[in-house]
Amino acid sequence: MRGDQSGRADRILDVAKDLLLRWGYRRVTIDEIAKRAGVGKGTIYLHWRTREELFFAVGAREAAAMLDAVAAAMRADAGEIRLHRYMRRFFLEAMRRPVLRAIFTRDAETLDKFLSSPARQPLQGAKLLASHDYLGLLAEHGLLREGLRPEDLDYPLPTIVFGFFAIEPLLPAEVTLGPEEKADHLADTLRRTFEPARPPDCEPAAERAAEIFERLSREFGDAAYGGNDGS
Amino acid sequence: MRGDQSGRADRILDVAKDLLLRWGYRRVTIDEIAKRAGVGKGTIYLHWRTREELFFAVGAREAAAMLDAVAAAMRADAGEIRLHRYMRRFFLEAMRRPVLRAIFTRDAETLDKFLSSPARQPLQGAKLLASHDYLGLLAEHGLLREGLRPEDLDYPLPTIVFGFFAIEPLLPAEVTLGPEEKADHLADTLRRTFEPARPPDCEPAAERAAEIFERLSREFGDAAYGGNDGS
DNA sequence: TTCGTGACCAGAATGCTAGATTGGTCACCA
DNA sequence: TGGTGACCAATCTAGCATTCTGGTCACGAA
Repeated sequence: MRGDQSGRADRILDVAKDLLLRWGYRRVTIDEIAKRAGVGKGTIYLHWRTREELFFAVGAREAAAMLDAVAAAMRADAGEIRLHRYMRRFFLEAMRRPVLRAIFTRDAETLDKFLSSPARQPLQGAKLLASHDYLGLLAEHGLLREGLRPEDLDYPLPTIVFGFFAIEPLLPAEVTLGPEEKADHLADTLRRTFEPARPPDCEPAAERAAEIFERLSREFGDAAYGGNDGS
Repeated sequence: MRGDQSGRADRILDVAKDLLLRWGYRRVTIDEIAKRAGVGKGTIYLHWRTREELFFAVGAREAAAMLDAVAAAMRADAGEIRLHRYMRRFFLEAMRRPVLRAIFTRDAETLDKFLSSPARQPLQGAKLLASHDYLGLLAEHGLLREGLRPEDLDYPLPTIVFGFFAIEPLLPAEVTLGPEEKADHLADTLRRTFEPARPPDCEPAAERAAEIFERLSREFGDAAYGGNDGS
């Protein structure tokens, strides 16, 4: 039955995501989602407690997919665990997924009140951006500048990354940079600010880094399908 | 007569600034400003064409004062012209002036619709942040990293600085950093990202740098007092 | 003649109410 | 036992009447 329920949850999330992007948070009703997903309205509340939780799940599922991509890249190339490489990929992956792009660029048109709802917090919290586990691992393996402790990044790292996302809606039309070029600027800034000049081999840390992001992905995946599914 | 008019304009701007900070843009009426400044409503329109221009003038006057402080600091210590020193001061000066802080942190409560009004654009445009003249001067004197051209900063520099301002309203209460520490993080980021490891002497460029900011200050000052004053 | 004023006006903002919409529940059904 | 949709309270919307306010300009004071 779990397979059925998971498939059904995904179908509902697919519909919710589609309508969210086309109509914006405010206009999407539970009735409409239920109708298009071919389920009764009550069924949706078997998966998520509130409308807000449902839309949080839409974001969480996307975040999990993105984190999987990140982890896979790290397994394919250990160099990807370096902070600037990771954040470069993070930026590109987030920008190419409409739901995450809306969240990170704080697209008021799409998200409306969902922007300030507490349910969304975990999605743009620093935890998603760079967990302490990950930063600790970098520090252990000499992938942060000499003397830089993970908590030293608590303020500046999210702040810098946030700038690159939040400025998006304010960019004048003359700026013709593509996502790759923007990501390069971000990566360059982070590398010079936080990383050592001569980076050591990444291989010894790659496995654990990938595991960290896979675990994070699982956490978001679990959150996406609500507490109501259970065993 | 010019002295009288300038004093009157300042009195009006003082009142407008005071009410703006206490009530927010939306609630402040021209009538109230006129009453408290002890002038007729029509008199205000002798100085500025519209309400929007008046409030722009409030910001422009603050910006001019800030730029004066910047220029004075550069005259007192040539090292202040270095990009990270300048932006450190810029951040601190902007954060300690309530009007500029509201503008740069995009304080919706205070600024309301003024946030999206076209009149405000010049105040947070890249021109105020770092004019091409200034960046060109830095480049000429080897105060930018080898191979870095002024236009290479067009995207990343405002983006990074913007991040430090825009994240302010989103900072959780746990962040106990003071303005100085935030400014230090910003400065450190900019120095490592854009400046050479061994900076040359700043003295030869200091005079011209100060002049650039003094000129910029004058431009903002002129803009503040409207086109209606004339000769 | 020049500068300053406040009564005046059109259009925008606000308050209000009736009616429609919608998130969430739960008694009932397959 | 898992699923449903009629139902309800609370919120949101539409439409209108009224107030408010940015901006103008004819007039008066200096």
